[in-house]
Amino acid sequence: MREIFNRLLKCFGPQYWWPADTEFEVCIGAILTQNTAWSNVEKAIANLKKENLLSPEAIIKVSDGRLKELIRPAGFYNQKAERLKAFSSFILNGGGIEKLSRLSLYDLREKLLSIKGIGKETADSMILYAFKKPIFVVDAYTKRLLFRLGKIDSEKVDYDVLREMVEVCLPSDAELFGEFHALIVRQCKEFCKKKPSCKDCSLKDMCVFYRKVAAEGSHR
DNA sequence: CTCCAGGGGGCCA
DNA sequence: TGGCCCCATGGA
Repeated sequence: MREIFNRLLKCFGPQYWWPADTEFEVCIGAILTQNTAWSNVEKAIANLKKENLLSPEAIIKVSDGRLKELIRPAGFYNQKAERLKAFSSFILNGGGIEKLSRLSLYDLREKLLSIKGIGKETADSMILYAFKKPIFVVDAYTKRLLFRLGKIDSEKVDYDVLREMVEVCLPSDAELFGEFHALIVRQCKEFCKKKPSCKDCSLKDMCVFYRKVAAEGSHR
């Protein structure tokens, strides 16, 4: 696992995730990017920023209709508007992100998962990139990559099983987990760009790709 | 035209 | 638990 991380870092360099100005913006982005291309999320966030709506107080106050209108480019706007409201209420009731970050990782995760519209990946993205606590974020890219590299024998592995599998292989460091996940996303986008479809990327190609990366990195 | 993105909830067997 | 369907926009 460490080897995979090292090769990715050598190839792509640090990714400086999560792209956002504030912790709250990280969380908003985590909800908006659910099954949605990040480029569309950026448009929605730009709309919210333009209207000065990137705070839990402002999200609560704005009308549902207006909120939906602004986040429309991110898709699923009916559900996501509701989720943004629910999450903002949670933050306000909890006394703000600063105060909530004093909770243990486990307690915080339980609370986030109890909010309708926040599942494991979204919760973990918030915990890692906004609350800066060491948890590894699993997504479709993670499963795809680890499957192709032979670390798992199916992409249907349980979320928490895979998360813990990665976590026990690495030091429990938020910085490291965050960089690793960002690199995995970057890797898939970069690699798939060379192929018409991700499904065509065979394990053999992937290994060849990694050998190339390793070779490029070693003779410099 | 089809496919699919940095998912999650509800329903049903 | 595990499989399916729905949600919706925009770029390739």
